[in-house]
Amino acid sequence: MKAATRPYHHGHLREALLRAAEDALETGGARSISLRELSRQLGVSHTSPRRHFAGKEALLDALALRGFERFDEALGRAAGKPGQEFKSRLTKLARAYVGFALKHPALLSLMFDAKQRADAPEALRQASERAFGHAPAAFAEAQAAGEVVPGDPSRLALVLFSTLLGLVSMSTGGKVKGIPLDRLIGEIIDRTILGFRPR
Amino acid sequence: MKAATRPYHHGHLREALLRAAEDALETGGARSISLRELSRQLGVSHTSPRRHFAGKEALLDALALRGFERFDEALGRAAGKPGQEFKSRLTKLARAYVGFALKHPALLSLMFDAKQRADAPEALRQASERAFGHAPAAFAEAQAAGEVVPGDPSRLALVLFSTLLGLVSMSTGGKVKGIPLDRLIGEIIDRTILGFRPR
DNA sequence: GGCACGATGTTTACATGGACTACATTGTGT
DNA sequence: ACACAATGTAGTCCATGTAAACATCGTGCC
Repeated sequence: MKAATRPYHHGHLREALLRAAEDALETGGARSISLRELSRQLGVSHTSPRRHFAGKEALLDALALRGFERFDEALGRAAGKPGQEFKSRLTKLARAYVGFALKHPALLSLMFDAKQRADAPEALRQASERAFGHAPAAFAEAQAAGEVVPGDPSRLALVLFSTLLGLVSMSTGGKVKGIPLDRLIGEIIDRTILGFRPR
Repeated sequence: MKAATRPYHHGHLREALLRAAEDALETGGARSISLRELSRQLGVSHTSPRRHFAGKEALLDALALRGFERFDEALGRAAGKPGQEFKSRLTKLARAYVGFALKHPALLSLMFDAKQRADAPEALRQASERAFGHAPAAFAEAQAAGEVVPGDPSRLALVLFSTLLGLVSMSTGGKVKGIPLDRLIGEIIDRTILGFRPR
């Protein structure tokens, strides 16, 4: 028995809720998410979400956590392998980040808001750190090759990612002053690399 | 008649609402703001806010707008006058930004969220652009003095502010990996200036 | 000076949403 | 086969946002 007769148990309710919540999130913002509305969409009673999430906050946190996981995955894919050219690796990482941010703006906002909250679950912070842990490896390698000044590589990577993060924040609809973010990335990476070049 | 007998008309309700809302914002986050609760705190009926704001969204937008105005003011004060040393001006601007961000984290988050919304009021975008318009002047001057590569100064300033913006986003309680933001600013400005130095 | 009218605040009412409790159904391990 | 945990449901309560009708105030106009 899987479908057809609308079984008493949904089977993948938790998953379905998160999926529907994410849709709502990107459509109407976090404030537009309603547990009852989600339940309605899934054809389920309005109290069933509580079987899977202690409350709305918990669902949002779970959404944020999933976001970080997918984020981590995307950055991990883009991070490349040791031995590849430094600038190329950075560019791929940067594009991956900006791509994610433009595809899921509301989710990203939720992710950071959740992480910043004073009572944020530890898992969120860890997930965030994991996701941002891909770039330092590339920097460390560049340091070993003498292309970049010495120092804590994660601190150098921090500067690059901060810039990208901020760039997206300042943008509106993927553009800043009419210039698409894509076109700014190259410039930023060049400047960053110049700033980090040993002298 | 001013007080004592609790007059029928509050007199500064709009102001008072915004003030109370900002308190609530910084205390419990945007989600914690309730028009009814604000009304209660001000000793006013729960529908009176609608005389001043079309709805909750409108109040939040007004809050964001005020935020941008104060933000603009703070940056304007820090921007300094032409003739001052470039690095010093940048440092002051940067400290002003980070100071604001750490003092009003939830407000800042609200401000950017509001501005990013697809149906964001034009006034918000304008206010945002005004606030970020202080740095380019400093860059232009440095260009004239030959200290910085040529190019659209607002585009150069963008890189610096993006970095600061992102840095704050990545931080937790004013620190990144245990290092206070204060201490990172100098490093970032040095790197940025290096990256922008003509060669 | 008085009065009409708009601005501001109130009262009442309704719909929506989150959370809690008690109950129903299902699958699973023993 | 049966007890039990997991999952879903029904019914309820309370807080909130929004709307419409009404009350009070002050201000400009005659």
